[in-house]
Amino acid sequence: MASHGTRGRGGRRPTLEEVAARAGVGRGTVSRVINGSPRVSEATRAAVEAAVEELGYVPNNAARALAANRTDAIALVVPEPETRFFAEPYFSDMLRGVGAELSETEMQLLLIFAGSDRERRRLAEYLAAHRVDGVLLVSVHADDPLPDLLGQLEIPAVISGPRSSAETLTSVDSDNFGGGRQAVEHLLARGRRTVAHITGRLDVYGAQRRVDGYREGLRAAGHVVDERLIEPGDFTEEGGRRAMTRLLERCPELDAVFAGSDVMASGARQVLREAGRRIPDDVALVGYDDSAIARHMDPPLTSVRQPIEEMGRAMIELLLNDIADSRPAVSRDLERRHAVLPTQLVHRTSS
Amino acid sequence: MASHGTRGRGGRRPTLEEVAARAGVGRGTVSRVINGSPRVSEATRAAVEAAVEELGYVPNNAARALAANRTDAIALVVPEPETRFFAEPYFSDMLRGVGAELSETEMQLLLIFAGSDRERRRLAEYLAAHRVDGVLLVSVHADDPLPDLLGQLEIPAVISGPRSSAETLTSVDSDNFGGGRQAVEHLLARGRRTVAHITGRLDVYGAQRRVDGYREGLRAAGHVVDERLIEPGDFTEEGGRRAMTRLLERCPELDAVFAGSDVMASGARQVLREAGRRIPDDVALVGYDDSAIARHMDPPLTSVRQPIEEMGRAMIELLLNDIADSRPAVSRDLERRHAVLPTQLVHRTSS
DNA sequence: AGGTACTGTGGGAGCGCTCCCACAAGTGAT
DNA sequence: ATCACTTGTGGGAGCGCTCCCACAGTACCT
Repeated sequence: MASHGTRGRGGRRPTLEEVAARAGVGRGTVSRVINGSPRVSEATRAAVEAAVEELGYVPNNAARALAANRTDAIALVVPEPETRFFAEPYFSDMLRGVGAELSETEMQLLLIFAGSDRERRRLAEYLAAHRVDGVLLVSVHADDPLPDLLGQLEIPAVISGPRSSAETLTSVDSDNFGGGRQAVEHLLARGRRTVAHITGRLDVYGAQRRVDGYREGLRAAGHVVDERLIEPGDFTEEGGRRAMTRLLERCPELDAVFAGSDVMASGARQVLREAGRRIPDDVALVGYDDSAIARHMDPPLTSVRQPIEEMGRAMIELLLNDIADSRPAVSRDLERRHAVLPTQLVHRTSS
Repeated sequence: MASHGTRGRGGRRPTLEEVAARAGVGRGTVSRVINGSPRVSEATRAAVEAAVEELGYVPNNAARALAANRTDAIALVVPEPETRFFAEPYFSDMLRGVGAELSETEMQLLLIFAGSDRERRRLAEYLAAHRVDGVLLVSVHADDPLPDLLGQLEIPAVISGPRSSAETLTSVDSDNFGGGRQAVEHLLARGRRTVAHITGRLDVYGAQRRVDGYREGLRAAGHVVDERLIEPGDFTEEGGRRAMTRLLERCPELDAVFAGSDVMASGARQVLREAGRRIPDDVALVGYDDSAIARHMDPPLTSVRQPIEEMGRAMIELLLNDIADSRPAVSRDLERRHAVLPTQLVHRTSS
């Protein structure tokens, strides 16, 4: 009921119809102009644009959404409590990439936390109401029902970190396999002979792929993979400590450790210290994630960096594709629906 | 799982009309039920609710927005680059309060950064299109054109930290006057005699109020305010350093300093150290904001805490009021449009 | 000459709601 | 019995767009 508009007649916001009247054209033509259709002559376009300018016309979004059955909004869903969101640079990096890519478009980004049960219920309603055209899902746990819900509702969605090699949702991932391999190759190249690996939780697909990369790195260099050198961790510091303890007992001769995450590397470092092994002199250590921990560790930790910001950009790109495709029923290019971005080894003094 | 909700198969979503048919009532009645109108008999309500459940009906938001001329969304506008948003706990605290209060309602929160010129242009368009019912403005600089734009567009808005005592927008603030006074009273109560004050930028209203509180604290205790003890800073660490240097030159006999922000207190601390003054033995130090800096300073800094989360809640409360009032033209209760929340002194070892 | 294919344009028919007026039925006072 | 309310209900009339069909005009074939 508000009255507004920079130069609105009588305070009401001008409608498309009024613009059409002023420009001396039909409604359809104005619609074509403001939506950038090419099927409009130059002269007409100019006339309409002038009328838009004079009246200070701004399209009514609700009417648009209703008529076109779209919302021009996508949601970034964070299935974590807010505190983690602010604490971990992963999310802000991701948000930066997403925001940058999205600013090229008219799309709007909604940030939705779904950490608590209550928030999740709200989210489910939200999605059921189709209030967004698509969803970006970051940091999803293996048993999360959210991806399936999205599938059922047929809402385009892109997930960061596929849940398996048979991920049904469009996904973006970093090259965990390549990252694992890079870590091993780096250690071997620096003259290490016995490289152990502390894995992440193996029900996380990415962790599994890092193990695969580790194996491949050894094999490609002509080494035989010694299973005793692989010890499962769980992404926690304590898990890293336990794993490192076992590895030292089992293979005291090891001279390098590749940990599946910086946090586990930190746990491993403590155990190595206590055992009197110097880093990197006696044992070289490589982590994964290139997080703040890596930079602040003593000694600074060599780590495999994932291009999080680029992953964010890639997610948007894929999602916009999916959204565009989902309107006319176009067969989707399945090969292009799983992007994998390269990792990079950041060398510091721990190796 | 029973067959409610989630019509699978991308099929059409049920409309209000279909719910009405199923429940054997008219469209208007269903609308009344889903909007919680009291003018519906118990029996009818139950029938409609059953139909809603059976069909898995969810209102179409766009249609609602178009017909009712509202969006059920409000924007939290942060006129800062994203990096600051993530770096400062101020914003996450605020967001927590806002989110908590908002989760009681059907309203949706949009987080909008307006740090760059480009982002600001986008925001202006966004607001012109009336895509939100109201706006929360945090951390606004004195010369920011945003508040005026909001006024012109007649969009309800609440600002955190009024720009002056004559703020036109609805505002929420912490009691800067009381906070300043508390700091001084605390220092005097602990036996200090000569309390200096490093102010914030005096074109920031809140900083000015802290100075007023400082004066009042001294006066109320029977002290004469010595203007030589007041030195302007600019909220930066370097500014704190400069101010402290001057104060020491001018009044070497001072035995307490109240800094208008923790960051400036940190600068002051360095200068005091270099001058060989011990904290708190020789000089007691009190900051403002109770930020992470305060907790991590050596020695931990006594500081005045602002109830940021509660401020967020209060902002939502006021905004929702404004939005409700702006629909029927009700005269607003001007007295209630400027909330001031109490501050609290957090005592640590620096005083 | 007619046929075929475009390009550019106007406007009808909705999209799914809310608002509001009309009206039936019930209640109590006259 | 009438009147004056109140309560509950149905449904018409939009809200401001997009989609799509119809059709005039032009161009280039047979």
